[in-house]
Amino acid sequence: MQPLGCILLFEVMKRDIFQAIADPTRRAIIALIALQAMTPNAIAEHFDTSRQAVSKHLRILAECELVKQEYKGREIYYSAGDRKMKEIDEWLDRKFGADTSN
Amino acid sequence: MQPLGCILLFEVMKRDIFQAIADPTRRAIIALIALQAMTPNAIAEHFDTSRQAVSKHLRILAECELVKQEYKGREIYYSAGDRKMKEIDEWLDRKFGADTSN
DNA sequence: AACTCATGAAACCGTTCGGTTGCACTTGAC
DNA sequence: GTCAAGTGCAACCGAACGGTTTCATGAGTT
Repeated sequence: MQPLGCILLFEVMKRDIFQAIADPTRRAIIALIALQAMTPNAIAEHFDTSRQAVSKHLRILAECELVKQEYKGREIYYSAGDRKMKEIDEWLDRKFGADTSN
Repeated sequence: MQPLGCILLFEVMKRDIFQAIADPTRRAIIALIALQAMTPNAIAEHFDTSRQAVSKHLRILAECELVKQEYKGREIYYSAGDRKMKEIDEWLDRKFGADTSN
């Protein structure tokens, strides 16, 4: 059996970026703060879950560097960052960029 | 199961494509059959899991139309298809296409 | 200092996920 | 027809996940 090393590159990160965006709520959070930076409390008001649940989602997104944190006093403004998103894009291109069948 | 559940079966069975590619093994399978169409048995030989586990992964990928099936006698050749991959690409572009900061 | 607000962290709980095991079905060969 | 090969499906199990509840910490306010 072959190791397929290039694929396992993603595994070295403490958190799998593909698993981070697998959750619909986390994708909705990204979509929300992509428009405007928001605090966890403000984000939680847009969802049907508790503020703590949103906080856990933000923690996972932050571990993957999918969101940026900006401290202002006792508030933390979260905004979206695209650097890691490009990694997903690159993976897609590597697997399907040249294939135009189907 | 509710009486009306069967009506919504088609939508309920719809699997999240982001969750389909969240699993590292499934991404490795995609990478493998992107190079060459293979049977489940041949695919399983490349991994440390049982053939049935690979079969379950292939089923999930097929539900998302991430793989194509070609029947040849009693064998089934799986190959990668890029149509659904474009959905992920579109989502990334929609959220981060214009943002070049970070 | 005392208090409130904004936030994160830990403990717990039900659900889902990924894996194995065993079984059933179909195809091709004898 | 009989048998082996290729494959999918259902049941079960341990681990991980997403949510809530509770508590701890730090910044701003009085």
